[in-house]
Amino acid sequence: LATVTAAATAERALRADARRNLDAILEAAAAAFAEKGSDACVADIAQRAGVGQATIFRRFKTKADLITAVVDRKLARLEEEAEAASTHKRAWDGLREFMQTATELHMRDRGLFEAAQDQVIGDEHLMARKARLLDIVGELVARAKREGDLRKDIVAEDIPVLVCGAAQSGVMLRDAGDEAWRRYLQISLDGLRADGGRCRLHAR
Amino acid sequence: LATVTAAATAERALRADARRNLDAILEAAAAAFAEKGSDACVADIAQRAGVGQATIFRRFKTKADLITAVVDRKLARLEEEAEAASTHKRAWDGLREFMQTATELHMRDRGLFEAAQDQVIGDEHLMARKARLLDIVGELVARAKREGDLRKDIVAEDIPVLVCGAAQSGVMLRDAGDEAWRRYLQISLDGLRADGGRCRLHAR
DNA sequence: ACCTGAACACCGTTCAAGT
DNA sequence: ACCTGAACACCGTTCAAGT
Repeated sequence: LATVTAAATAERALRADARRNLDAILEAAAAAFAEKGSDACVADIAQRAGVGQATIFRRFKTKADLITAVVDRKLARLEEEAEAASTHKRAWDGLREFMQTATELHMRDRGLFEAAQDQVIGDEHLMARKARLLDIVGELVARAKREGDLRKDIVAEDIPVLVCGAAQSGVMLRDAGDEAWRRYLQISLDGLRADGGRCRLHAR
Repeated sequence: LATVTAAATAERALRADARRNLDAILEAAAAAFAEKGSDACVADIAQRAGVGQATIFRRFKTKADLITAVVDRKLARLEEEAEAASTHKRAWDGLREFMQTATELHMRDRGLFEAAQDQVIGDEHLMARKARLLDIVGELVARAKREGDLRKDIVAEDIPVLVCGAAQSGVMLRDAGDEAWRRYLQISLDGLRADGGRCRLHAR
């Protein structure tokens, strides 16, 4: 599987040492951003990867592009998870599993996604990935509706939003134990059920 | 009402010019952070406030402390809203109104809260404010449970978490119209109802 | 082609000198 | 006490020189 990095050099093959350096950079960057968010500094990443700073900027025009590339890889992973979840007999079970897995992944790399948020919109590669991910989730959503488990007014786009909400909850409560996000994902799932109660928001 | 600023000089009165400068700084900072998050630079804030940079650092040991002070003011505002919402005859209506207002405020100052997130924990003033806010919300929650509208397993701490989740949703979807967050707050509210459906999360 | 140390620019923070 | 312009340190980005 040829890993496509978002910003740079999608096509032509790299020289062996360059390839090795690129991998090392991506790995070091993933770890650094997950831990420190966008505060992680390029000098640190370069050192962890065993390269000079300028080498990083040769592959990625900017630090933001580096973040984008790392996020791109994580989204690829999510796509796989969505496909795996689609094999459930009952679509609702798949949806539930995917939302749970996605939240877990999101939590593990919280710093990264926090840093990425501003940049996701407007990046071509990431938008394409997002679209593909939404397609897979959309099928799951449609099937769950047909099977009578999911509210009719829910759309594919709702799912990642709810996942991010739950992950956000988890971040807010990192003092309340590492598993607090489950509680909030649960509340969302309750809200998604076709057989659940309803209430309207204030008009204004 | 003497406004207490988090990091600095809670006690002694300030000289007239200092007081004026402090107010200008806080106002400029609120606008700047709301717009650009923590990317807003001190030089800009100083210029907008019409003071030298060093004047800011005289009042606030650090840029982070300045953010904290601005957040502190926003939380004070939220406290007022919670008290206003408590006057509803039916507690559920108050809870719903508060969650909606809180989400709106959160959205308006998204950059600020994004920047603050890391620092809220560990700051004395902010923790005290949070506790007081939770007290007020807690009463509302207890009453809504007694009146049979709210799930028995919900606690006060759940409310701000759900609000942040909804606001987060709004940020994620700023291309889908500015009112998208209502939809996700709605889903949460559905999940909170005592008469709603239930479903369990995957065991692992 | 690719790699790098050194230079540059920007921004948070501090300091010496002023009222 | 309070204010400030100038200096300092740090970090993203670029460049000139090396293989």
